Order: sequence, then C-alpha cells, then structure tokens
Amino acid sequence: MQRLLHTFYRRDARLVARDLLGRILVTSSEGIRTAGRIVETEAYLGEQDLASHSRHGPTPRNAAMFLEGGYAYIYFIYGVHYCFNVVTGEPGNGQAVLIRAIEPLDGVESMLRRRGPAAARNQRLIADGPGKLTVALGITPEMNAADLVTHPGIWIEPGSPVPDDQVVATPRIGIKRSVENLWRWQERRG
DNA sequence: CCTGCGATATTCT
DNA sequence: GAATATCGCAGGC
Repeated sequence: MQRLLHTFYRRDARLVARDLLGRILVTSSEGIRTAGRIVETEAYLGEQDLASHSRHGPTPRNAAMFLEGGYAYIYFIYGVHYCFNVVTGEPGNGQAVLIRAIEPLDGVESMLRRRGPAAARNQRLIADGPGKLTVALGITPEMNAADLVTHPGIWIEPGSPVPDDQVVATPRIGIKRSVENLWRWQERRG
C-alpha cells in the first residue's frame, strides 16, 4: 500500500489541490477498506484569503489548519455536516485543500449503508459533495489532525494524476468573499 | 426539471 | 444578531 508523502503536501495549497485530482482517498475501519477517486477540490490559503477559515488566525475549530502539510483538518459546518480537508504548506501557514467530491472505487456496499436511502436510489449521489463523502467514507471528527502519512485509518494513495487538458478551474462554491479566485479544480466529466 | 427551507455549531460583529 | 467551505426533502411546473 503506497501513500503520498509529506513532500507532496508541504507545498502551496493551490498546487496540492490541482495535483490531488485523480488520487485515491482511503479509509479503513474494522478491516473494511472504502476508497474513492478525488475528482473535485478547493484550495484555501491563510490570512490573505478572506474565504478561508484561517483568515482570523487560530481558533479551537481551525487549529489543525495551522499544522504542517499532510495532516487532516475536519470541520463541522452549518451545525450539521463534517467536511474533510488536507492541510498543506509549512507549519503556521493555515492552508488546506477541501475535498469536495470522489468517485467510489472500493467498499461501495459500505458507503451505501452509511449514506442511506437517498444514495441507494441514485448511486451518483454517494459522495458528490463534501458533506456526503465524509459520511460515505466513515470520516469522523476523531480523525481531525490525523497524520495522513502514518494514520492507520485514513490516507491518500498516488492513483493516477489527471493531465492538464482534463482539468477545469472555476470559482469556489458557497463563498461570498474572494470569488474572483479560480481555486476550485475538477476533472472534466465524461 | 426547479426553488425554498430547516437543521443549528462556530465564529465574528 | 448574523453569516457560514451543506444537504435532503417537499412542493411546483
């Protein structure tokens, strides 16, 4: 089992976000592997990025964002959903990449069980949003600040990088500040 | 197909 | 008090 290493993550969040397309996000619990191909990401920078959780400095919620690249940052949003991010850059930068969508690869039965009836009716809905993929993969707040290079339950495998002509960059979703930045990356659907 | 709404933690104003 | 890196459901066309 191969993993992306700290050198991959210790770069600008925009580069990491672009390069995470086509990689495999994996979780393992009780011997069951669930995995999906990353097809949509967003980069969030530090203080200069007015859409980033880190723009006002560390708080109890965003503390993991200020670790070094390669750790997980999992936050609770709208009082309802958990979202999974990969911390990037150097310690103290406050950068991260939000994983917005995956295509299920392994453990689809487990994902359907976790996601419930809506996903069972239409399997394209299993993990096509940031709050959905955390449920599908069994990602919990206990995994916040997990080291993705060494943690036994969550990691990212190299997969196959997506070539430039298959990648589109657009504005980030659900934000009102810094909308001019095209820091959302998707694999072209086909 | 679309639009509106409730859920309600965390943080800032 | 208001905004927010969301989602599923109800209801209308």
